[in-house]
Amino acid sequence: MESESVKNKEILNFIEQIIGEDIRNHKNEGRVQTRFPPEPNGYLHIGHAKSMCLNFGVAEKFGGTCNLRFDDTNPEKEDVEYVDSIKEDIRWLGFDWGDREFYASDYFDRLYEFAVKLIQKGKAYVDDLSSDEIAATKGTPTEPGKESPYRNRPVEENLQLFELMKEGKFEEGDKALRAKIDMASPNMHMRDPVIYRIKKVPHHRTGNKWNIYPMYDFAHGQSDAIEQVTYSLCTLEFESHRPLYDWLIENLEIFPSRQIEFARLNITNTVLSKRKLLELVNGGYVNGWDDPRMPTISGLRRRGYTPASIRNFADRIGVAKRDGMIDVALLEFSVREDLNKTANRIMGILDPVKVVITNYPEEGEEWLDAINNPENAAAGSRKISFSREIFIERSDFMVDPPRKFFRLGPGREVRLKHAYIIACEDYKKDPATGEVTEIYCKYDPDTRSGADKTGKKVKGTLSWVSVKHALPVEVRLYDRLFSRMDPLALQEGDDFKNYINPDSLKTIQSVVEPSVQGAKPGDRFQFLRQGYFCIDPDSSGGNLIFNRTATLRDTWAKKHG
RNA sequence: UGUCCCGUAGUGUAACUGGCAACACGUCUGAUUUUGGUUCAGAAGAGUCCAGGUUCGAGCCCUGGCGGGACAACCA
Repeated sequence: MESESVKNKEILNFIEQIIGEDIRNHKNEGRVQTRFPPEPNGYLHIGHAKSMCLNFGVAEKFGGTCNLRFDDTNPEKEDVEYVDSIKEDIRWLGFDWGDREFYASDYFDRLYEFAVKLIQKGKAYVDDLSSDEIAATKGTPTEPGKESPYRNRPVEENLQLFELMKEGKFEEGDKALRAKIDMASPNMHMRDPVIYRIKKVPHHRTGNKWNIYPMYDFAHGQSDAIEQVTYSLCTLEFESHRPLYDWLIENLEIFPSRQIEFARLNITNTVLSKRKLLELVNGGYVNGWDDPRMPTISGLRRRGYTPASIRNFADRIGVAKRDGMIDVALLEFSVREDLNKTANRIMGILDPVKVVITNYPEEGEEWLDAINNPENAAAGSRKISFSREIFIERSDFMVDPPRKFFRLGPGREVRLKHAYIIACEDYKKDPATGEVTEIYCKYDPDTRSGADKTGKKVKGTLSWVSVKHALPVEVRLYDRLFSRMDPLALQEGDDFKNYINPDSLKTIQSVVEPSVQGAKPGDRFQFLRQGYFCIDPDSSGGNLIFNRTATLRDTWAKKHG
């Protein structure tokens, strides 16, 4: 009992510790409300998955709920198309927002009222300065800014002008509403930030109703307040926004949500910024947002990653304020771990070479038992066909193998998985290329798997596929997108795209056992001794395409390159 | 040359109100294995950025450095 409680002692991240303490102090009556706030202007990536796991996870852990809220305050960049893909990705990851699907745009009327209130309190003014002029008078992090000549307009005039802005009487850029805070603040965000701008662009949800739209800083925290969000969790780059976030809570006299920042996710050998990912897509460096090399949720899904593997990954990486970089090997470990338990095994030969079993009957054929998943007895077994001619992996044969090569070579013996032990007697080479074209072996009929009475031991076991039953398939071998650990650690003038791994995708023609016929896009398998593969949606009819999700761990390859 | 945040094995996260620095991945051994996978057993690897201070005792507290990051979009 004692040890049980020790074992179950949960490790809380710093945010959970804060919440736990708040609950002990009965803050917010112990209520916990979070939100996941994507902007519908692009696709979700694994960094967002971290945020979801945090926001939904924390809510669940403390008996609260997490809202889905689209931060759609910039109609220029946003579109309903993204709303749908985002929802699909969240659902796929296994998170449920119930009926709490909100949009910042649903709050535009109230946000407008908030702005009016701020003006009435003399805490906001309409500025006629242009965007450039505002930037020019903003100062720098080390020098104070200059106050706008329009800063001290009377409240009534501000009210009228703001009203006219709303009615579309001014053109974009002619006027903006600014909070009146402190142009000399060491925090740039407090130097009279623009909180409303004119944008005569139809919004994907509110249509042509608005000519003005609130800025992030005047929408996010206010939406949090409207939804009574108790913890507004965001990434580190918003840290310097927090004083403004709190200033607006105080001056608007609204529900005091607490913003807490954590470090965004970085992973080696990839990039995780919407801008960079967009660059890869637009530049044709990858085949779209769901290219299996992309760290997007849709890319990972197509690659064969499971929701559980991504959630486990998020658990393992933790949450903290220090920004660092996670080794992609941890992500790969997480899929292997999950797929090892769940993916059925099949035999697939990536780079086939023919083996003729010379003492096997010419027309012979037999059906052997093959277990589907040694990690899961419930997965059952299947029959696989064996015959005189089989394919094995080209790399499983060497003309002159080193001592510790446990595979096939002249005079060597191996077991064929689920079948017989064979001994290599000869091979044929293409005189022109030197490539091995055919291998000749004898099999021992007394060594059939499950019925072996010889007690014979061999070092190696090979996967194989019967030539006449083989199913030809396309296989897309994926590898890390970037050859550099940190593709963004660049010299002046260098470009991250120069470090795209030229071998990140290799398409090959392979063969697999016929049992996979009829498999559907998204189905996942382990090719014995090779790795995990997932059927790509590009597959059509009898034409299967497999994406390699991850290789198996390979301690032999690691040592022998 | 301003303000804020951060600094614990190779990487990432822990260490309850100060009490022998732990876990995971990675690395390396060995065992088992009809997947060179899985599983199992084990090992190496940090004395917590540095220097002072408080304390019986500091990764946790204080001071000063050093290092890294963020901030000057009518983006989020």
